[in-house]
Amino acid sequence: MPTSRSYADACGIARALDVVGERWALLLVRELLLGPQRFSDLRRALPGASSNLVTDRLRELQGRGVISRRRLPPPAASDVYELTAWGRELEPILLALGGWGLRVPRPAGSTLSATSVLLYLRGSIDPGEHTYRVELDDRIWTVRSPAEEGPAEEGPAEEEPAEEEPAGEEGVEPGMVGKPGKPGPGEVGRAAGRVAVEPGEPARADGSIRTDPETLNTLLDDPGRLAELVAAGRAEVSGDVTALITRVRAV
Amino acid sequence: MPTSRSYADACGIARALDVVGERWALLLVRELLLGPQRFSDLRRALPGASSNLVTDRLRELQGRGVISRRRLPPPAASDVYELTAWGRELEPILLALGGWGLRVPRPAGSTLSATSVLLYLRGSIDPGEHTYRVELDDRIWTVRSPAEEGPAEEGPAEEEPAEEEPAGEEGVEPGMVGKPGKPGPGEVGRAAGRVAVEPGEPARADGSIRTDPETLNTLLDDPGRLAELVAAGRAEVSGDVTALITRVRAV
DNA sequence: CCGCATCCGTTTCGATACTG
DNA sequence: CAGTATCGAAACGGATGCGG
Repeated sequence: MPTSRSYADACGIARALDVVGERWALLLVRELLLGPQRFSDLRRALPGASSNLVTDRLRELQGRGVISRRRLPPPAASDVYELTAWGRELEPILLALGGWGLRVPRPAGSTLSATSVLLYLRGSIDPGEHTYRVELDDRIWTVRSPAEEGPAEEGPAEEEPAEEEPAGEEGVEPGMVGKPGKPGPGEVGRAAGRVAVEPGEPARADGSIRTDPETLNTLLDDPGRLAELVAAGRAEVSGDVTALITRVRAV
Repeated sequence: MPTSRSYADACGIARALDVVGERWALLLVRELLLGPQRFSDLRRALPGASSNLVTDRLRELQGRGVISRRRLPPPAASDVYELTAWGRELEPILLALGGWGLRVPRPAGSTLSATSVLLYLRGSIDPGEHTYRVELDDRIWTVRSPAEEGPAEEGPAEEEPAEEEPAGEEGVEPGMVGKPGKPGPGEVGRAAGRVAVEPGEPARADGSIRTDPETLNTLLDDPGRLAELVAAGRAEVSGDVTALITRVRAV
């Protein structure tokens, strides 16, 4: 039986934590920020979480309206999980939390997830029009700028399949903290992310790179090391990827 | 022994959750957003958390540099817990999370904490200069606008007692998500909160109110019900509190 | 192989009682 | 008041199994 314990507190913060405060919940949301993912994708991205745990969390988050499950069209006979519109509203909050967490010493033996690096990439600006194929840990991603239209793979990314909203009580009811609502007090806006990062093969690419999250991270920090890292066999590139790794650190 | 399990993920989000992701941790932070609090204050504010739990969390958060413990000057022989500068940076994130959480149905039998209402109050603007004494659940608060200078009680609110920063690794190290750091991507700024809310007795007050969180919440939603609620014995007021409950919903 | 379900040892939580 | 001590109940984490 999935988790079901509440803080029994009408405060918005407590209510939010009732939904996404359980262990692994927010990291699952993080994974889904980049687009729909299959169960196995999530498991691979979160090696520390046991399978039943992932199952439980997905079910809970689904029941609470944070994510939804969708069966891919005929060609692929698989299910994917994706954020609902409400779930996507967690993005700026999670990114802010990520910024806060950088001051925590990096855990011993920690690995750097692909999602983490890609989310960072998405927060940047590329002065020019480019489309790249990025392969990280055997998964293919499309990186485009400016952000428009979708990638090739993975069925049409139609909007919200008539989502079951969690019965928002916009009325007079309490809840206080956060009361001012969405355009609220702790305005957590993002200067429009100019770069799109989505799962799947691009229809066309100006260049491509295959590497691991650590190496890509290093490259984003110091693009000058590209030749060195390629020579060391830590990355394979084709086409011109300089614009991919040399980009303005937007907001 | 306090909790000590890590996601072993270099992502900033995961690292943040390693520190404040345990149960009750963020609600403790919420309580401290309004200022230094004693152990018993925290326990009263979080009735659902057992004492050993509170002890453990406080110790952990202290060890991680989110909060600090301080002994009050001679008059009062008590300790208080307060957020460090780094801990205070969680405020906009928590407020945003609170806004997100309002769409979660209010838990059955939930109570509305004083802190939650006061934080909401703090996010508002009062057109004029006022100082109020607010008594909620037997605790006294000073509500002032515009926000300047401190209340009377509770020793001088000196700045950071040479805090032990968690060895931020501003260098080249990874961590990706949130990388852009403090003035980062998910900019979680607040339009300068014009109203100050702090624990303690005001030196001077234009008016005062004694009530419970639920009633204050109702009043903030509909100031017109003041007379009614006072008549019903749900609130006691002295002086003019109209400016307290009739305020511009800032940002 | 994907999406779980089941079993099981360990850790954490939550409630109560107790102490300096 | 400010915590400790103890203990049963959950939740977590890992391994394994299993139908499609």
